[in-house]
Amino acid sequence: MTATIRDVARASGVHVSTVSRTFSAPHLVNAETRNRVLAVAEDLGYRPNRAARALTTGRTHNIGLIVADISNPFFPPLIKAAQAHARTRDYHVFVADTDEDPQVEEELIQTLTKQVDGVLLCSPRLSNRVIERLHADVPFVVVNRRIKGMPTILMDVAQGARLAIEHLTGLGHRRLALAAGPSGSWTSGQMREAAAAAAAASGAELVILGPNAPTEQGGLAVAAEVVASGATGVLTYNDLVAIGLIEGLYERGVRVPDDVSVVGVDDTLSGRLNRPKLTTVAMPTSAAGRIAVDLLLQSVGDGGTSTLTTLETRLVVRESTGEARS
Amino acid sequence: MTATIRDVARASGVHVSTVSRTFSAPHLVNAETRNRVLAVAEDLGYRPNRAARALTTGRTHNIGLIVADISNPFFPPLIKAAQAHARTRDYHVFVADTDEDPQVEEELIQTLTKQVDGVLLCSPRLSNRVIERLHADVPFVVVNRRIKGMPTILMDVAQGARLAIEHLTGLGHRRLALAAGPSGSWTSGQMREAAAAAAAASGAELVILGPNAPTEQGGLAVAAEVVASGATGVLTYNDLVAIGLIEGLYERGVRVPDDVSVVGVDDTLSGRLNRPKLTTVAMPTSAAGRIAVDLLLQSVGDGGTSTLTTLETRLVVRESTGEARS
DNA sequence: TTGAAAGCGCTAACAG
DNA sequence: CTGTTAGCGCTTTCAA
Repeated sequence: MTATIRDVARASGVHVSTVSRTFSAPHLVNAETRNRVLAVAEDLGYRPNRAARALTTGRTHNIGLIVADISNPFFPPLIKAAQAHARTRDYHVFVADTDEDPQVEEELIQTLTKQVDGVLLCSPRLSNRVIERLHADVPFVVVNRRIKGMPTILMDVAQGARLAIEHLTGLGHRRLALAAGPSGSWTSGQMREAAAAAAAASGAELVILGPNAPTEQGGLAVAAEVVASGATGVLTYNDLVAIGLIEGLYERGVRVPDDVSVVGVDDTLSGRLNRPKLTTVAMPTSAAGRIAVDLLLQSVGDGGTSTLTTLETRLVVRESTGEARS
Repeated sequence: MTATIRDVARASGVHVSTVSRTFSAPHLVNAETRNRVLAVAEDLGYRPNRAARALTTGRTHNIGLIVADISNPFFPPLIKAAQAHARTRDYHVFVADTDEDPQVEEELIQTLTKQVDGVLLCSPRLSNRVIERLHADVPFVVVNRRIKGMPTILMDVAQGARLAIEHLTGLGHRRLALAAGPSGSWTSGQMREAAAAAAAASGAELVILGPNAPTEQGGLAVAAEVVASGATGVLTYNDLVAIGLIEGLYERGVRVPDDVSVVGVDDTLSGRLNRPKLTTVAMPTSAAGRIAVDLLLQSVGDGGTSTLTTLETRLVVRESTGEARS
């Protein structure tokens, strides 16, 4: 059905290797010949078969990107940045969703292994041990998880939590709460520690509420506890939780930011669209996507150095926080 | 590095073809031999190279899924449903984002063509002509666009638009606006026609505003025109536009639903979390994802029958619409 | 039930 | 600058 290199060779009266060169090393072929081949190829609708090419070159020019849940608004910016950046390097990105299932994740990695030159693991759910084993077959770059011996990109959640707490105490809030994330989350652990330390340093009280589901439901559910705690400043695991919490407070007649200030994490679209607009800790997701691709292509080239890249976070003050009432 | 079929053959003292059969047609090989081969393979960590296999069989057992914008919350449920369903058929799904760019879309399809057995085109931005040309090289299933000769899944946007307009006129709104989508969008065209017809049938006026970007920015930008039009009931291209529009109206001191009623389309999470909660036309996205995979695998098998599947939509009334003020 | 041989579409030395 | 040859990892006749 589709034209192959041989069809083009035949139709243009040259050997297949000349056709091959026309596409993979054009400068090595006579301009005249090249143009003829190109014309014939165009005419036949010929496209080099990248999979076949990969068989001999060992380079597919594809990279895989694995996420736990594509519908988590945290991921799309990272994915888009990775795709866009990869394209400038003549690479294509295939995204796959593991549905939060480690088994699916492993299977997906195995499948991808031979069809891509490297894999970007974003917030993996697999154990370090399994990841290390799989790593023998394909280069990895890991985002949001520290695994020794692998290029890793971390977003500095601890710093973000600190910024948020300082923002809150700066506004005069003395009684704070943290609506923590799921118990298995590395990120949530980081937040707890950093928030506790920052609160202590400012002489404020901090109660930790949770674990909570990392969703709007989780936020809705924790609202009662927040009210009961008497906190006037709350840091949440992510924007979704913040939005749910604000909704829950609202239903109880508690106004944000008039009565209680709320800070989210991630700076997702949902947060920007919420009313009140969320004050939130922005994660450098796009940068992470770009850098991840660079690291990956680099380790595809040289076999993989283990780098740890930590990206700073940033506090975006919008409407969900305000001064404590005296 | 990775073990090949030859390594396994050597290590287990059989010919490569026997190893091959062990994996692709186990029943054709002696149980004893098979077990030995399997053991050795396991031991060597051998995995058949699917790309190489595809070279001879012509089946990659992958399908491609192309979307215009992965961060549009409309897509994730469709993607997840497609992935989950494909897995039950022993297929994997590779997702790619075109960034709303027809050129990128074409390039992506070309790349994918040889690495997958078929492609799911979701809300393509490419012209029918180009799609038809590309179709010569790989089976397609198209979602949200009618192209003759191709298996197509349509969500009945026309019906949805009708429901929305009738809802609005039923609330007493006589002056309506449609915030249309991008010019390349088939869906947007459907909405225009159906909305115009429904408005006329109810004796209401309808102005069409746009084209607009299918995003929150698009909604924000069209707010001024909506105000200028004097419309009190607005149907938008999708939830994102609705949310942006509500924000834009709010900034101009126009209240929703008190002054103006707004209806979105898609029933996304963002819409459910927005305040006011969006009245919206719910699209059967998960069903579309599942059915799309079935159709695609079917046409991979038999060469592709052209089926038209139309899925019904449903109006979800929430808080962004209310009675017209007399 | 297994082996031998050919070939999928392409690239990569090596000659010429 | 171009043709020859060999081979990437795998499947698939065809014989044995």
